Amino acid sequence: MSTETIGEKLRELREAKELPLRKVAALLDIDVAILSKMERGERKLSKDIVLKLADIYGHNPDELLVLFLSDKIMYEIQDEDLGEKALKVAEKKVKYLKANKNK
Amino acid sequence: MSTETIGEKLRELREAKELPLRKVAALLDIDVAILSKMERGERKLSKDIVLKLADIYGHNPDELLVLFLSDKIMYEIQDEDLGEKALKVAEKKVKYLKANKNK
DNA sequence: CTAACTTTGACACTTATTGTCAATAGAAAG
DNA sequence: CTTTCTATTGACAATAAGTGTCAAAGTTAG
Repeated sequence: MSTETIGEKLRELREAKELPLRKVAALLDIDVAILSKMERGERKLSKDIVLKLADIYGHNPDELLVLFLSDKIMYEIQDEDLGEKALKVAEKKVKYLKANKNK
Repeated sequence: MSTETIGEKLRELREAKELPLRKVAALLDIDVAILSKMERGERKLSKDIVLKLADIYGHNPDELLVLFLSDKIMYEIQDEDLGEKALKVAEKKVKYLKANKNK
């Protein structure tokens, strides 16, 4: 499933390694409470934390970053009827920018 | 072009009607400075303001909302190499949620 | 029960966002 | 050049949002 959130994915990875929040939080040098909340989507993650966790869990960082970014996108369009249309327009914009990045 | 920003579009609409910032700002009950900055992308717009402007300019609100939302999305993925992938994953998530909205 | 792990909520602190205002700049008209 | 209307800019205070820290309470396994 790619419908899971970055938090859910990170919890899966941590539990697969059988690492307690305590140890991972220590490696990240943050409070256990914050990491707990991040995994449950109660606190926002940062790109920096996501990359560090990819390293700690030995997981592909790009996959986690995509989940992280798509979560941020979902947050912007949640409950919006026009969300899907907005995503398509955003794709057009990205492609347009990529095609004209030299200018 | 759908590559324009919501701010640029709103300025176009206002100038097409030959309305000064002063008058539109009065209708919105906000400061002229804020409206000026919103049109130039220096301040964030709110959904509420966008809808009021659609009404003032007699323009399709959905089209403006899509531009507004896609701008917010673009802001989240700007400068990200994985932006396009994240958009596709977000689309999947939206479709998944829509298919399971009854549950 | 005890011990390790996790969740929750309160709090102070910092950063971002917002509204208000006045000064400045630009263009058109007399 | 001066007046007038319009738009931009930057400073400021007020508010909201995000962050880190801590302790208490809940959960689970032995």
